[in-house]
Amino acid sequence: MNIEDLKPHAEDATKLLRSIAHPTRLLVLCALKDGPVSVGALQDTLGIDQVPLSQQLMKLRAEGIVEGQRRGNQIFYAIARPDILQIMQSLQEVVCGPAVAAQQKGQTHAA
Amino acid sequence: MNIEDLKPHAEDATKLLRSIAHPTRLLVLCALKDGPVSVGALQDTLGIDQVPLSQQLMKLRAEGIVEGQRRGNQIFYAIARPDILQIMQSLQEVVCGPAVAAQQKGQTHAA
DNA sequence: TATGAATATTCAAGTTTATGAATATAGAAG
DNA sequence: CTTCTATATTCATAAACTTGAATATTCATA
Repeated sequence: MNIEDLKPHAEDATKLLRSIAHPTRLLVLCALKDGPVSVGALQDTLGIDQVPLSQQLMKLRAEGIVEGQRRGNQIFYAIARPDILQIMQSLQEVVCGPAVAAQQKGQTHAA
Repeated sequence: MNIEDLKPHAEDATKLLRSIAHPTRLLVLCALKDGPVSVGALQDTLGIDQVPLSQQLMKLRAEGIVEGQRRGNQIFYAIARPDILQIMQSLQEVVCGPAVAAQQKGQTHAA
């Protein structure tokens, strides 16, 4: 992490952070981490109504974070930039605590 | 990274992301990563005018991300939540590319 | 081609966030 | 107590983001 390296990318980094900085969008990304999921399934899993969910999906798509693929009647969304999962992981460790994050990785060294 | 774990923290996570999602704020955090720095030094290092810099410092302080300590005439700012450096690191790897990030760690395995 | 299920889009508030200009405050030094 | 340096604050405007309501589109199937 170096200032001179970051300087030319500060705008991009800001844009990226803002593109995911929304409760619904974070949850969507989390839900997509293991592969494509249909809008309907996201609706059920996250408990979010169709319209607001679709609105956030549109933003994620507009930023190139996710992409949708039609399969018959449904549209399956998938993460288009796997590298952002790294940010999600760090974020979860910060907000959910190291315990939960470590548990996710299978390192349940009980304290 | 699990939906059920993240759900109750989605609002907090969003707030955290937004609190750092600004070019100046990102650069400030990067500049503080190795210890306290005075406002004047930040001004010089980042090439940002005093007023806008102070405005962003105020926001970071209001969110509890940094804290300032007076030493005589100057105020030295430091990171109050070291855990966010992890997010910064991930972010840098994403926006600056793995090459730069690895180089930072000393793993210059030329491709 | 009509119908139903799944998903997307538009629009209009309302709210937050960013930016620049002007200025205020706090402490050091004389 | 005045002056200088360092830093903070206020304010107004502009821009971006969020949300809900209403509705449109797309495809499958009959």
